[in-house]
Amino acid sequence: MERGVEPYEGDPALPGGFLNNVEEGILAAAHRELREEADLDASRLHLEQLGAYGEPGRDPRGRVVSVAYLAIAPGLPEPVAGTDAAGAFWTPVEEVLSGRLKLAFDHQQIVADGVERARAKLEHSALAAAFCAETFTIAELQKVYEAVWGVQLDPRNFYRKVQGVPGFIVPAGAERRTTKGRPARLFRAGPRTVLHPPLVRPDTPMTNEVDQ
Amino acid sequence: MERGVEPYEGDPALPGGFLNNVEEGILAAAHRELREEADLDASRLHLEQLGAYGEPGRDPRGRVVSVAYLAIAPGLPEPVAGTDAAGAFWTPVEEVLSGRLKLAFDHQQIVADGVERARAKLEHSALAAAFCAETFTIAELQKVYEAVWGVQLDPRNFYRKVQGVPGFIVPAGAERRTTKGRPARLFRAGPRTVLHPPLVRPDTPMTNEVDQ
DNA sequence: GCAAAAGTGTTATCGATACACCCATGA
DNA sequence: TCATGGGTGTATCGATAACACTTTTGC
Repeated sequence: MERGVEPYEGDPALPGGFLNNVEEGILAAAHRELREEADLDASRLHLEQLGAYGEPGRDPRGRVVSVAYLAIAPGLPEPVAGTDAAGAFWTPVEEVLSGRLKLAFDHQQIVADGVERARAKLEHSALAAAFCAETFTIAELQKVYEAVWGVQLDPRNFYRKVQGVPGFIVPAGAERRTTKGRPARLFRAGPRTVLHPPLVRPDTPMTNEVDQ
Repeated sequence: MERGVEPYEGDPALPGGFLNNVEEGILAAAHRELREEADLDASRLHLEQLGAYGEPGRDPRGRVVSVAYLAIAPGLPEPVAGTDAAGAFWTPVEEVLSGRLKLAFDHQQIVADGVERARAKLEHSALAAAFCAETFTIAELQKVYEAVWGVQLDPRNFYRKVQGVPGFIVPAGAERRTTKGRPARLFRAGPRTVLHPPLVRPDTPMTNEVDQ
């Protein structure tokens, strides 16, 4: 969102806000803020807790403890600015990770943590299928993995690997004919949500971490 | 701890409490509570955030948001009951996971989450070495893994696997002679804290999860 | 010598990768 | 027929796991 109030008025930031009445849980509050601030609804929306951020100095108003949530969903509409927001827009994560788009508070760090979580999530969960239409080809599923991981995958090996996970995707019977090339078989999401074996992503460029 | 005040007075629970003044961060608060309630100090104590628990109904006093931390450290002393605590004691996690020892609030769930996190942590971090003395044998290191994972490992394969991780452990020169058997070489923790490749634990009994 | 624990070698197997190859379609 | 993308076969490599075997000690 583009913030409409101080602090950081006018700066881009993640949508969020304070807990409401004493009956509201933190997950419900995340849903509410997403709806209020960006008009994004809960249907087909996976919300997963990232963690709490509560070091002093992260908010000029004082020590504020925020619980961050990662939302994963396909085909989201354009966000609409709601309460306290001057604007709302999507941006590629690369803009934030590279530092070209600077966010308010410590939201830069929260985004970095969220992206890493999403990338790891694809390895062990069937969430990627949720980013495709009701039925989809294996090549389409591959594009989801490539987009999130930011890598290129071998179509032949991906094809079998994905079929080697029982219950991940099941044949949908039909085929899809595109303008060129052989028609592809269609699949739909299977019953499994945890992947055995996992789809491991290729080695990241080996950050040579020696600390923490 | 054994709780000394309402709610759940007399019941066992994790140590914890409320944030202090407005300058205190959540990590600092976790350290403080551990010191105040259990007299456990910060030296050689790894604290890592588990997550926030904030659903309504988890505390009879109302909607309370707790940020849970997992502490990992070797050779901890007997805990001492401090403020608001009637007692303090260690217990095997199995007592909690099995339900034989019932904890206050939703601390049962928090312990389950923490144990799972600790188990996963050993795969990718060099933390296990921190549970051994300054110098240690590979067999001693193996016992740490076996204790945390609750499995038996092949000493021969473990021996090489662990040496195959560059920078995990480095030879300490000397040997240790026990009452019986060949003396074992001694090692000390190496510079690496993230393990490449990871020490993967054997397959868990394949929980056939189909949801979430 | 014998038991016990440390350490080494060897082999079968599995999964990942790379890539040659065939298949089915539209133009 | 050719280009294009879909799909199959297969060899190589590295990591794992199982386990036979050797080494070094105390008794």
